[in-house]
Amino acid sequence: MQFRRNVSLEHAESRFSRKTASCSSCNLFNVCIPQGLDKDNIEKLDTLIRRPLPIHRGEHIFRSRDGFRSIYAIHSGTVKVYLLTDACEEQIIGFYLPGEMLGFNSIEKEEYTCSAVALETSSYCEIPFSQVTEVCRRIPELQRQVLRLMSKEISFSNDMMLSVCHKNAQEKLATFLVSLSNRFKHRGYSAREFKLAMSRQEIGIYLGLTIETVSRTFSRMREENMITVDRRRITIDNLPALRQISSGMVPDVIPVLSHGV
Amino acid sequence: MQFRRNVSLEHAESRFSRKTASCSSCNLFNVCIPQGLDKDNIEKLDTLIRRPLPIHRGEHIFRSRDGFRSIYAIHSGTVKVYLLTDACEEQIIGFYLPGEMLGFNSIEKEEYTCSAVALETSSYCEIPFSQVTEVCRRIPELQRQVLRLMSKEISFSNDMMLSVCHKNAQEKLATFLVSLSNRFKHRGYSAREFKLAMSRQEIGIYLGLTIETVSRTFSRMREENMITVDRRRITIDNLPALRQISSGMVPDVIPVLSHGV
DNA sequence: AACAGGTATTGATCCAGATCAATTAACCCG
DNA sequence: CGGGTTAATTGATCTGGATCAATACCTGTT
Repeated sequence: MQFRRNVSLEHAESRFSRKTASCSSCNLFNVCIPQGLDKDNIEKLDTLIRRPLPIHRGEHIFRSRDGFRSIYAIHSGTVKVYLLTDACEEQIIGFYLPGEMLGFNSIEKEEYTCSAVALETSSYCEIPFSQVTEVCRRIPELQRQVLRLMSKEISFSNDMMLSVCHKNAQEKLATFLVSLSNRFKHRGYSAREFKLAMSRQEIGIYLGLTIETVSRTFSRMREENMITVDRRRITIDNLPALRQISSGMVPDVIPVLSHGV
Repeated sequence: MQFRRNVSLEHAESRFSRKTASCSSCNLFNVCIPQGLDKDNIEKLDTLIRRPLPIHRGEHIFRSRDGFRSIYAIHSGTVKVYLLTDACEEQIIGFYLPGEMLGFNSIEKEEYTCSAVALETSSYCEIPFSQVTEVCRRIPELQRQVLRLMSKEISFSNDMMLSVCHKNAQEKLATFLVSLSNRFKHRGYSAREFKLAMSRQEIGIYLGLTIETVSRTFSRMREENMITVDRRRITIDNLPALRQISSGMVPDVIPVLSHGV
């Protein structure tokens, strides 16, 4: 067995857990839960966190109906959160990137209301929920942070609903790409170029479109020089145009507000 | 001025606040925040709560971009939560009934991300958020309750998204009616018969349908003897059928699972 | 009672996206 | 290297709900 640590190794591993030592050494410290906490409180938070070995494509973090025990933060990779309808059709709640948290929607029911599966090799951090609530009482900053994160989740979910409710195919896909771009940028990755971890099918299910419409719309965006598509690699060539489309505006018409209102 | 209190009066009022004395005397105590709290803790909660006079149709509880200070619980009436797009189109986040809470989606941004307006004469309770977080530290049960409520909101919003994303007009409207029916029932009102506080237009905006489609779909449900419609008064005549439609099933086809999965 | 103004219903037509179908491209794995 | 599998693209057709348009109905006002 090898005991010498190699700190430059992203995924140095022991038998049961990642060696990523702590939140303060994590490159996501200003995106994830610790964001805004001071050194002392990050250290306290650290003691709660379990860091399992990475999981591979198709492996689950939790499954629908499992008893709710922990919330999870994605550390690397991409995780799909979904559920199955009575008719066994998949519905997708969302795709989670590094620094994003899972499980907040399952607190009330005391069991997971959905399943979380890795779309590619992914690692994550596990925080037992009972301990979170307990420690929050002692660390007001952490309490505030948890409430902020949950608030953000409600907000995001509301936005998605409005988005999906009122937008056409091109607007939905523009919104989807801009959202990914923003989230990658915020995590220090390129906002312009990224690889989709999910299939066209999954994008379609998430946005309420068929795979054919997703494909056609990508092609149309390519023809209009907004993006370059090479299989799952996307390059955004005209972000302003995408932004404009995503907010539901027709790009070549300037909206004029009527006098008064 | 009349000082004798008449406790049988639902909305006995002073100059500035309702006389509804406390959560323990409120008929919503097992639906709203106090649900599950013991007598002592309800009394502590009570001291935080402001109970303004009822507001009338069209008056706001808060407006988008106002500084976030409080969360609100609806006490009577119906409140619409909405926002305006850049193009000044209304988007509706949801309709809130007695016992439901507003404002959780605005914690993170520190300003209200949407507006809340009364659809009919309504009363509400106001709870300053800073005090909630503070008191939560001393009353674990209350902390748990706040987290449960927020979790529920995420869950509900997710469900709405899936609903709006994947369902056709009839399924959306069935879901909408079943949701209202459940919520009325849970509050001790009739699950079978109720008056809609919102217009067809508003239902349409909420569900991503036009007013014409809402109207036509109601007519169709009436023809199929599922509901009776008299202007805004709805009677549900065949709840099982509505439930079945709302869950995305075709009512007269029995789904057969293929062997194995 | 007559009128005005908002709200709802119903009919006729049109189109974005679903559905059906065929083809192509990437990826395994022996 | 070939053959089998799955993912993605593209084309042809169909349809649910949007859009346009007319009418009915409720409510309050003078």
